[in-house]
Amino acid sequence: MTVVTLKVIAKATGKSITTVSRALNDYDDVSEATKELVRQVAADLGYVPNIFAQRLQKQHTDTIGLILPTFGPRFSDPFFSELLAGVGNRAADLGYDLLVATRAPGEEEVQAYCSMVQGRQVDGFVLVRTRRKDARIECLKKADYPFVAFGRAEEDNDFPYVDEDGVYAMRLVIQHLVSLGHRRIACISPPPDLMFATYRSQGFQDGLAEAGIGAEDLLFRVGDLTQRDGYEQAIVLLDLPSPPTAIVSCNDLMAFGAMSAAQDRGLVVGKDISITGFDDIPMAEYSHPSLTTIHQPIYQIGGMVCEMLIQLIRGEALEKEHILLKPELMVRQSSGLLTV
Amino acid sequence: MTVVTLKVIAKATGKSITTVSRALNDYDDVSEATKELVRQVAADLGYVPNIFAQRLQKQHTDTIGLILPTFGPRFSDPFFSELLAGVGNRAADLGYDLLVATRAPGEEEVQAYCSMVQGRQVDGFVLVRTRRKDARIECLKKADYPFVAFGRAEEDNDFPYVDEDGVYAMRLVIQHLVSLGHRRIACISPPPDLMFATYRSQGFQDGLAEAGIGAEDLLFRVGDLTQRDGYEQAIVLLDLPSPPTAIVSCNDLMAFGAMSAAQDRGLVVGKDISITGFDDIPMAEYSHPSLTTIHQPIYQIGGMVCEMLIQLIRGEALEKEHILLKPELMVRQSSGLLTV
DNA sequence: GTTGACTTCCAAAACGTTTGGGTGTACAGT
DNA sequence: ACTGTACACCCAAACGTTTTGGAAGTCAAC
Repeated sequence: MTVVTLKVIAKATGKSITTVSRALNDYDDVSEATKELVRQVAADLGYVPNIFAQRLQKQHTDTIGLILPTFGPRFSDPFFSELLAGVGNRAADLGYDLLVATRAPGEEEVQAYCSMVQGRQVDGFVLVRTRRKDARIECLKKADYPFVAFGRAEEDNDFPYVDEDGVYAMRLVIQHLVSLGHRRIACISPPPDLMFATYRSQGFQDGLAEAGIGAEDLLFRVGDLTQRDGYEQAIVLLDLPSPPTAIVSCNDLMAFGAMSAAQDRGLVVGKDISITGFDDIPMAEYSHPSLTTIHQPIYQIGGMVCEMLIQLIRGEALEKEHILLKPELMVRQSSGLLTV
Repeated sequence: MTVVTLKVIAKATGKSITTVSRALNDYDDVSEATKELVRQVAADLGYVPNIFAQRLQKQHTDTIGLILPTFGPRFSDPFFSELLAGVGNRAADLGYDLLVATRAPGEEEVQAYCSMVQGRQVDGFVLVRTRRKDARIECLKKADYPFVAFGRAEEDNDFPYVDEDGVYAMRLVIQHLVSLGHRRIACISPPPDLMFATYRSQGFQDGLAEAGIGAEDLLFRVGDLTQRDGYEQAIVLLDLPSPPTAIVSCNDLMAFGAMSAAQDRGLVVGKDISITGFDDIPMAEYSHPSLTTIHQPIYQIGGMVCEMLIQLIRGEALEKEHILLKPELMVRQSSGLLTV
């Protein structure tokens, strides 16, 4: 099975390589008849262009990069599979490939970015889960590489991103809980170096302040975003001398863990205690009780980020550099009236 | 910022391009002194080889392909994120890139395989979720392309795979439920064209037969593997005139849905009804009640499949072409003694 | 002083494309 | 008969690497 190249088609049609190439690319200095002939023969022979030769020549790769931060071996976050589907499908629609590198966050991850950047393996990057001092952003900006982030960064926000308004979202949650009569509200927050933790914690504090509730350090815990840790942190909260009547988790996975913890303690979630999440992953609707949470259109966000990146790569102007989505509160059964 | 090529280094060191290339690749017909010099200059200039030129020349890509079957827009299966992490991390360890294409199963998916194969974009494929008549397998075999599957195929199993023994696993589940006193056992199975559905259904039937329980068509439902559908199918089962006392789901996600359904009906899972899953995704341990399920080492399987594929690509002999893992039953709280 | 072995280096071809700058023909306008 | 121009085509260079097949130099042995 010898591989079909332009040369083979050239020989078969009696034309030159140049003409074959131009015919296939629909240049207008090739006669219609020749084009037809070339296309026919190419199809018959099953010609497929060698993508590496093309890329070497054209100096761009038609590939976008995405580095998936995999926390630990049992990495399994429905949030990321949905995001990945969003990015991947849109990329395919626009004729781009998706190169995924899985790395644990840290030194090695930044390394991976740099080498993909310098090796020009991809035309641009999708950055997920921005951090406060984000070495990846510095690296990409320094190299003047196109990228779009899902999430903002500290102060200096001078790069294209899509994000949801975490502050506003958390205020919605607190307002909802306060309206149900809750005053002792705990929070399980992500590690503070994650940018979205900042916004969500801020929103939590703001919400409390608006309701005239003082913050209590004991009611604020940091979790690692897994269901397991949501469970652990909730146990700590429930074992306090004066436990909270509501737990606000900064993602759905930890909220599920917290629900299990409460239920293991014999509490009825939505009655004895209210628990809320953030993300609205598909499972949120079908858990028991169903989870009150903030809806993020993850799949669509993936698509938007991908599309912005490709526009950037193509040198087209972005309609909006910064997109901040207004999130929506999904009230379900895990939150309910405070029963005294 | 001009790009650093071998030519630049050659100029800078006063050597030829050949020598620079060979120095960098540690050939032994370059003097130690020259090697040192070249390496030094290359590092100073920040040389990174152009990967496409290399690939064009070497005729292999150091990339493996993985096509993720994304069912619908709200695709979000923790199973796949864990598998992806397993494949991706092992690939990185072995110096390979991972090209991920997300496609909905169907015509277009097969298309994607074919074009990646013919375009020689990847050295080999990881195939996930094999199907009965799997067009992807035919395509890859016909093209004589290296691939390793997670899952077997019908009869003609003549390709390398890793799989778990689904028949055995389901028999374990049934034995467990029978030992708890259950006789009316329902099954929520995946779509039957998925190969693993065959094994798990078979195991289900075998288990019932062993226990001397007759199969009832009404107790056998097909779901689409999502939590939502697990919920729907469980509702149908619970609404039967004579509902089951145990529901065996063929994956964890549907089991979670079924649990919610039972709980919405006011049943206590693990007492009034037993529910089991399959996969043991991380959430299974922290749901409420925790889920009795079959453990699959998904992350490790990803690594194994990846490693086998790379051995295949490198032309090394596989120690074992077919790996069939003996699964383990994790008894947790969602299954309990039948209370009459 | 010729031979051979060894070390160190290099020119040129190759991988499969794309593209800038041609060439040759035909035919119209002057 | 010359110029202009439209058309269909193709040569050759370029992209950045690896590799083949030497060449040039040194040294020792005969």
